[in-house]
Amino acid sequence: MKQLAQLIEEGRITDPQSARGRLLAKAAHLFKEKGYERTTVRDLAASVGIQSGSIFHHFRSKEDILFAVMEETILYITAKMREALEQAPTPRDRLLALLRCELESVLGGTGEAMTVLVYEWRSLSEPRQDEILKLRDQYEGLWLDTLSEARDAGLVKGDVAVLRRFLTGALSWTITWYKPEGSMTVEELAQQALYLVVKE
Amino acid sequence: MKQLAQLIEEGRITDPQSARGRLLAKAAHLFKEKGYERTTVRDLAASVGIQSGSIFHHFRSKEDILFAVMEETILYITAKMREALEQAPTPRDRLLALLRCELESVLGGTGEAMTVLVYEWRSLSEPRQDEILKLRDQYEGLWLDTLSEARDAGLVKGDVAVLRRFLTGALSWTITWYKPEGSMTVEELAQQALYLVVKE
Amino acid sequence: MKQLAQLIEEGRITDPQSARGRLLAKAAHLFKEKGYERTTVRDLAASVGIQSGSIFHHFRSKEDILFAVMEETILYITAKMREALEQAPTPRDRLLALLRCELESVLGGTGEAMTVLVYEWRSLSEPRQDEILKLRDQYEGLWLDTLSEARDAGLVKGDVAVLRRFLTGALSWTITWYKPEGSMTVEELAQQALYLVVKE
Amino acid sequence: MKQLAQLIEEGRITDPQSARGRLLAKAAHLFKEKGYERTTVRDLAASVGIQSGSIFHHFRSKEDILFAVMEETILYITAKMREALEQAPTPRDRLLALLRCELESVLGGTGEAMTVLVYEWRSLSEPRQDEILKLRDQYEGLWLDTLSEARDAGLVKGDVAVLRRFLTGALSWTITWYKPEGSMTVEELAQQALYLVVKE
DNA sequence: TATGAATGAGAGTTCATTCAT
DNA sequence: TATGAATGAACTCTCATTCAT
Repeated sequence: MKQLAQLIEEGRITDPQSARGRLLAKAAHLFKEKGYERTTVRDLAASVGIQSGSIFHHFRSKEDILFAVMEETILYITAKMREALEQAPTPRDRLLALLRCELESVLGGTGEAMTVLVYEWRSLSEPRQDEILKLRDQYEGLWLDTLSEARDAGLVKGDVAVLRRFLTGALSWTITWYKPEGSMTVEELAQQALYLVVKE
Repeated sequence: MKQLAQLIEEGRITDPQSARGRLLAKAAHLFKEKGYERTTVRDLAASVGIQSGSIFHHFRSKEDILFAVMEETILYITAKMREALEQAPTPRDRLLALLRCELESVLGGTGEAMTVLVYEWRSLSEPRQDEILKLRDQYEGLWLDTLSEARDAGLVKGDVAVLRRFLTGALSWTITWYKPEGSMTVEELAQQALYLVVKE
Repeated sequence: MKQLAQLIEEGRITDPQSARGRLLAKAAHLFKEKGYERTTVRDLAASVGIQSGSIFHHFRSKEDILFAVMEETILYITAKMREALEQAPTPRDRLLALLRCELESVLGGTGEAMTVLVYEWRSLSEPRQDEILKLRDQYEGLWLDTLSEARDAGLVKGDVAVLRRFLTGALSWTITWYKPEGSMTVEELAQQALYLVVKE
Repeated sequence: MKQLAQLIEEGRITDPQSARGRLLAKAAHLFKEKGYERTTVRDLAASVGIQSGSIFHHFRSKEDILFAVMEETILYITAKMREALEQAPTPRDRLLALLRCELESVLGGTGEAMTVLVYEWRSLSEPRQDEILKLRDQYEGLWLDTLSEARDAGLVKGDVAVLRRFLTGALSWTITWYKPEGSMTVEELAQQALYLVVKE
């Protein structure tokens, strides 16, 4: 419930209004649009209206910016998922909640950062990758718990690990084709995904 | 049947034994492993045992190499899909054939090039993207035709365009987690994917 | 006698207890250890526990700090030499007094600043170099007078200007190898230097 | 005798006519004149008439240039000292030979590089310092052997290690004041240094 | 065709200095 | 006085590309 508020208070998620927060949002956008390597520090600085040298008052290196984008995103979505799970009463509700939540993350405000998380993985140094992996494991734990519960309730069949992986690909790929201005809402998309998973 | 042989004969797909062919294979590997931007022309040259300047006797620019990897890959997999479809008698067989064929492409010999096709898209200039998109449309046409046929036969339900897109993500994502040395074969993976799609 | 006290009173040598004085001492240390160019204003500020911007309330520029270190050092050692000379009755005593005094300067509390004076000379702008050179001439005058007197007394032979220059190099170089915790005292070192110079 | 020729043949000392050799000579000059830190890679490139990027075809980094200057210099002077020692029949001759040889090194063609060796020591990374130190030990070994022999022959008195250190400083310092166009030749300077050392 | 030295634009980063608070 | 975010020029280094050999 208070998970998200707590993260912000602890400073683990930067206030989006702050200079640092605005830079991270712009960085997610540019990294997604042009790729991390093709985005220059000068691009980043210009996007928030400062000089290139000033970037280094907020981050020690360009890679630190990439890391911060990834880390804050995964912390954020994990907290949102926990909140969503708490408010869903049945296994089916919880499954739908996760689908909706992940789609909202991919397609909504944090969508660009989520895409960066997937596409710019190799640009992160190994030690940094390990740090993110730890956070990712917590997030994936929520999914596996919920899918296992759904399988026990007879909602889904087959190997839940494989199922989750199919879902990861299918849902993250939506960023490449889903258009919010089209005829389908995110809620409907989540329903379509539920149909894919649930055998009744 | 003779589609692939024809492409090679026409020179649209390079002989993998030739100097150019070996360079393309190594390029796919390096682009996948390190990313296009982080792979230098020197890396590419060294991987086939020549000097960096000599690369430009085979390709006009680094981007040309990326384009060639992508173009040849999509030509190759389209030809393979056509061959597979011709040998499958029923709608269900044809659906399974496509799943198997796409998974084999992603996870087999051309897997690295397929990954490059997905992950390095933004490194291609727009005119080049358009060229690849035309080829991709042909490939996707095969999928949509087959899925439509399956829907008419009552095999699958829902919007086939959405279904294909869910599948694109789910199958291409396998490259990140599937281990050939594990307990599951690619054939079994294709079966699992079929279960996901087909409602009986 | 009262030379040193007078300089402090006049404000030409900064009170080492003051903020400015502590900064100069730390600066001498850092400049010696890392070199002037490699020492950042941030390093200097951090060494006295203030922020980098605050440095410029005490000094107009980084070069001013270097200049102050050099100027105060040469003023200080000149004053000490004058005092030492006044208390030495014979030419031989006076020669030993200078040797002892210069060695104490190089190896003692002002040693780091003396090293900076030698090693960071080129980092000073030409007008500033000229200012220091004037002070240096006064200092060297004391040496030449004393050596000339020693030569007239038959203590030393040869060209006193050349002799002084040999000595300058020999004594300043001690900073690189002399260890106070070793078996030789500075007094003994001064004696060794005297043996080098005096032919009896 | 053939020591120097051998070093050149082995490629441990670069041919001064080659691009690399000319760069090293210019680097020694600039490093001495402006200091290593204040000399930019662009300065170095311009001094031999190439573009800044081209420097990195010859050296991997700016520090590599500094290292090469130091290493080649100490190899060169060690070889020259060995040759000079072989041709000197008596202990006194050998002592004079070393004095002359070191002065020629400091004041002659390699003088700038020798100065760099002394003044830019801190700009070298520690592993590189260790490499140079090993070479320096060989060089200093020649001095200590010759001084010990001279002491056994009654030519010099006192601690030869301290004596060598006084000499190091005195001789290297000549670079700051000796003018070849003045009235004193290097040979006479070597004689003056011998008078300083030898007690007859 | 192959080489490899050279190019030169542009990358990430540093840092003395300024200035509103 | 002190702060610390911001500046902006300059730094070392990278790299796709060219070209004389």
